[in-house]
Amino acid sequence: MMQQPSPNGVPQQMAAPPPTYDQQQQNQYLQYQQQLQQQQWMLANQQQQQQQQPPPQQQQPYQYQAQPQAQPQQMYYQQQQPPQAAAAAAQPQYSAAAAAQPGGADGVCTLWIGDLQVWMDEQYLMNCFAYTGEMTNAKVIRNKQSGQSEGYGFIDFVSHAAAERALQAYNGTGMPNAEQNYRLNWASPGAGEKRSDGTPDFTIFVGDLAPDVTDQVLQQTFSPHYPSVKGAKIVTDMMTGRAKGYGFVRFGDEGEQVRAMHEMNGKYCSTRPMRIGPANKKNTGKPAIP
DNA sequence: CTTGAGCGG
Repeated sequence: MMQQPSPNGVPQQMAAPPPTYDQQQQNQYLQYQQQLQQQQWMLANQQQQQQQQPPPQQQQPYQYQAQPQAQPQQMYYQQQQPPQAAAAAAQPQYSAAAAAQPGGADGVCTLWIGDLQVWMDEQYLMNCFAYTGEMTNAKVIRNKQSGQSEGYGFIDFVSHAAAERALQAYNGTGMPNAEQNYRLNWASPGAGEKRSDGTPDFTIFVGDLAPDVTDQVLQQTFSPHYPSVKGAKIVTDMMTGRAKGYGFVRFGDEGEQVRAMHEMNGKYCSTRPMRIGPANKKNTGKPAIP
C-alpha cells in the first residue's frame, strides 16, 4: 500500500519531499514556483505600489506552526488549470453584465473564498489563481490564538474584471488536491448573496443529492423553471470536504418556492431523485413564531 | 451521514 513518509511519526516540516513523488514532479513543481514568484514580482513592479518582493529563493514570510491534527493532504500541489479558466485567460472578455453583478459597479477587486481546509494556506491559493496572472495577493484568515485557518480567505486581483473572470471561471470547479469545489464570492461591501434587508430569501431544503451535484448543477436544475432562483448551496463537511448529500435553493419569490417544493420533489437532479422540503434554520421566508 | 461554521486589516 502507501508508504508512510515518516515512519517514526515525526512530522516532516518543510523537509525533503516524500519518496512517493518522483523527481520529475518535484522539478516541475519547483519550476512552477519560480514562475509564480516571477509573475508576482513583475506584477508588483508594474503597479509600483507594493513593496518590492525579494528575488526568488526567499521563503514565505509566514511561519508554519505545528498542528496537532494529521494533515490529510501533502503540501505539494500540482499545476492544474480549469478548462474554463484557461478559456477566460486566453480570451479575456469583459462582460457587459459586469455592472449588473452584485459586486459590480464599484471597483471591487477582492474575492471572498470559503470552505477552505486547514492546510490550504496562502501558498496554495497562490497556486490556484496564479494561472490567471491577474492575482495580486491571497490571504487566509487565521485565528490569532491558534494560528489555524478560519476556513476562509481573500484573494485580490488587479482589476474588478479580473476578479469577475476568476469568479466565473473557478467558482464551483474542483480545487486542486481536494475533493471539493471552490466557493467564491465577492468580498464584503455590498457582497453577493447574503442576507439583505427587505429582500427575504425563500429557501427550500433539497436532500438525497448525488455526490457529484455541485452548487451550479443544483441551481441550474431549478433556475430554468423558476426565474427567481437566487442561488444554491450544497452542504459539505468542512473537515472531509465531502458533500453531505443535501443542500439548499434560495428563491426570491415565495410563490415559486412553494411551487418548486411541489413540482420538483422527486424530480431527478443528476442521477438521483430529490427530496424537497422547507428549510428550517435560516431563511424559510416564514420567521419562526416564538 | 438529510436543515448551511458565510467576510479581514
